[in-house]
Amino acid sequence: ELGEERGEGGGGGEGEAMGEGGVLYVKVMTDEQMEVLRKQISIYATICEQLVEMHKAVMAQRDSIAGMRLGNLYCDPLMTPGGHKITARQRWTPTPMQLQILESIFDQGNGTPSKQKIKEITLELSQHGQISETNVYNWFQNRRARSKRKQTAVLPNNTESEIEADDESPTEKKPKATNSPYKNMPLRMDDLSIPCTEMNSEGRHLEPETNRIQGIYASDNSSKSSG
Amino acid sequence: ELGEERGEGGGGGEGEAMGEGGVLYVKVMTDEQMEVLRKQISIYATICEQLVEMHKAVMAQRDSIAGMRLGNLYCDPLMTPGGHKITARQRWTPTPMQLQILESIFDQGNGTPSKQKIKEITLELSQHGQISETNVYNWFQNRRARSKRKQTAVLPNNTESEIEADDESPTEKKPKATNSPYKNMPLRMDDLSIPCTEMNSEGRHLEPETNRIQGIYASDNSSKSSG
DNA sequence: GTATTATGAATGAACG
DNA sequence: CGTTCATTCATAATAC
Repeated sequence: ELGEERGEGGGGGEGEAMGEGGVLYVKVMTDEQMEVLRKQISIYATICEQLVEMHKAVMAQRDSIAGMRLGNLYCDPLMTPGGHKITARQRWTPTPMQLQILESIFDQGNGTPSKQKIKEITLELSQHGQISETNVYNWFQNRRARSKRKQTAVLPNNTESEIEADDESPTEKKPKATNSPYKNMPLRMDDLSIPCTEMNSEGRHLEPETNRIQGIYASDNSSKSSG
Repeated sequence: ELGEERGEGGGGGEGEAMGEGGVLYVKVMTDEQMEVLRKQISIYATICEQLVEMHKAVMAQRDSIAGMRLGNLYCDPLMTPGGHKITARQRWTPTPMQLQILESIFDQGNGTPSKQKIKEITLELSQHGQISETNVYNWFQNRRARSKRKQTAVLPNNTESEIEADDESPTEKKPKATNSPYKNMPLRMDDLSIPCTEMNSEGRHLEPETNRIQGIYASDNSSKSSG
């Protein structure tokens, strides 16, 4: 409705401003054209905003743990804007000593230790390396789940009730779909700061095609609504 | 700002085009102004391009890994023609939008929404993907329990400390409790300085076809490195 | 250097 | 409401 410069003022593209005794060609934009331009830019702004929102939402779930109580990680979870590494997640890796102690405790048969027990274990293990209660908790959870899964895989329908503690059956393999699309993140906000330098070199940067701006925005100028 | 054509750069904002026996005021853009405009649009185009690329990359994993874990629908393309499917039963996975909304609601402080509230939330979230009231209920329950657990882990602060001089990592807190993990957005919208008036009311009109925007100005030159 | 495995971490759902 | 289970994902570790 506002993107059409229908002969208002006569074309409105190039205007001839007659100086005093000379002809000066200047680029002229009518209000309508200006409005269209603004609209176009606003559309960009909206798109960018929405994309940014989407990006935030998508990354939120994964980066929600922006930083953990990781001890072996020296770099801060949130580096200065100068650095590109925003997500510096490194998972805890138990030291051999910690692993041995954990397995010993697990082998005692006391599955799912209480919170108090977790604290004690954590305190004990902290002497052999950085660790937190969450690590211990997760370790026991995973250990338990893993044992259970192994057993289930070994005896799907077998009546055998005796399971060795060290039963390793390579017959079962899980087709793990190791898909890692996060390896390469094409987005580089830093790079896209001001990449439009090549256009600057052009001396003549305003072609008669200025009207195209309208074309982009006003794809459907008439009959937009039913009725 | 763009709409405000002030005579900066010595080009003159308003030009007086003398018609035949009358004075016609028209908006005039100097080359500098035009260049600024082009730059801004170009910036938007670049940002949009990058964001779209990134978004596609991010979404690619969701679409390809489990087939359809985003919508949780039956439209799984990887289903064998034979008919036997790999138990499409997959636990509900909130879409980024849903997650964002949920977190927002949770952040409001109204823990444990009523049944009626659950219904409302479910209805709202259903606009962004398949979801059921049970999912919302479970989500809130889990969320609450998780927060509580985090507190519990910190609350019992034992005043007794064994080693502190040797501890290089005194901070053991979890930044996860803090909301909005994205504090800093490298995207500098500020440079663009686009008013973007009432675009918010439009809702989401982000269409893939909008990609053509990248060719507003630089449609002819800079045909990429290929060729 | 790439592919595979092992396993820590996250989370929806269920149990009590 | 708190705890636990089952499943999945990402990544350190490892094999190739």
